[in-house]
Amino acid sequence: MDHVRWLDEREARAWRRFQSLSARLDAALARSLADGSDLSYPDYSVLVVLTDQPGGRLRTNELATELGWEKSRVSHHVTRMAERGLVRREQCPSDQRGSYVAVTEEGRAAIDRAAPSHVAAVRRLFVDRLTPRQLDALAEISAIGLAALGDDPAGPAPDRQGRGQRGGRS
Amino acid sequence: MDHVRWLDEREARAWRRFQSLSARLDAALARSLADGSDLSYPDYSVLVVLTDQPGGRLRTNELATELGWEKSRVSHHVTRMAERGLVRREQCPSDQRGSYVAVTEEGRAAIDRAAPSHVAAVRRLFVDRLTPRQLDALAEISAIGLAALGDDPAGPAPDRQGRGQRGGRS
DNA sequence: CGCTAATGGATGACGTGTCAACCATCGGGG
DNA sequence: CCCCGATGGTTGACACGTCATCCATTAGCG
Repeated sequence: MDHVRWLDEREARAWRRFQSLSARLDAALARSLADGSDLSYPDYSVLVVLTDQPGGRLRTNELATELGWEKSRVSHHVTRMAERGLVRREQCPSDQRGSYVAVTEEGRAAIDRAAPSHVAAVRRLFVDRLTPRQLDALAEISAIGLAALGDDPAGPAPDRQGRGQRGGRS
Repeated sequence: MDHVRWLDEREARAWRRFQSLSARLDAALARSLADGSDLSYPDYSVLVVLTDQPGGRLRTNELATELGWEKSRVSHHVTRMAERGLVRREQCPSDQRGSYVAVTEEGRAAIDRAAPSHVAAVRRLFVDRLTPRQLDALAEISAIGLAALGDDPAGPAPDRQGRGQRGGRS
């Protein structure tokens, strides 16, 4: 059976728009973050995870899992952020090959400055435009997709990346 | 009023999962495309648009609009694709500063080879897991988001990028 | 006609992401 | 105790995107 099932009209419409939305929304948020702070979107994601951590530090590989990034990506990005003083690498006492990544004071200050306007943008450009029902539908649909990717959204890794809500108190 | 409305639990769940899904789905499709063809995801998108065009060519700026890309991105990417023989730049007779981008035979062959497995992946990883109702809900939600970004999804630019369905006959 | 502003596009620099090695350390058998 | 595979992490090469800048052409208008 070498016959291909192309997407029908309903499927194509949903898929196209979904693709388009994720690309543009991402771009818009990155831009909004870029002016109004000197953090990139990836910077922001890293800082969110770290500042949510008691002690503000995490083993590099746990940071990777938490973000859903490859280890090499984490390594590269941490290097760049460390050069800018946003985070710091620390030795791990119990495992000689391991290391911690820790937020610096400067990192905390940066995300505290950036977060309000970022969350506002998330609301303005998306979340506030959806009804509670739509929010739940979106969560459900996304969960299905994530499951198909072998990634249990409420599963083993307890809450996945990108909590745009700025987890911590502050 | 300097008080920030963070996302509540329902909003955060939907937003987090949506973010996570788009990132991972994109990555998965890129990888699936990468082995099984020598096209990247961006390559694929460009070729879809061009092959859907009568004559297989388009003015550079229309290509940009169609894809939702910045002109500089198009320019860079077309350069890379031209080096690999997938597309070709052509002079525009009516406007001396303009140019066309045209698919080559090699480009057509490449996308014809890549498309079936790509569409299969889109189905397997996402579309086939959703009910018709969910597809419609997703289309609706995405339309709202696109509108918030000032991008009318069924509007002036008549069908936006990323038609994963492989538009043309073949 | 001549000037100016807008348009189409290319380019360089730089930040980002992936892949494929690579190295060190750790842990578990023989 | 030693070796060997797994684990944690880094690095270099390269593709990709964005921004700012630049240049040529074109369109509008006095």
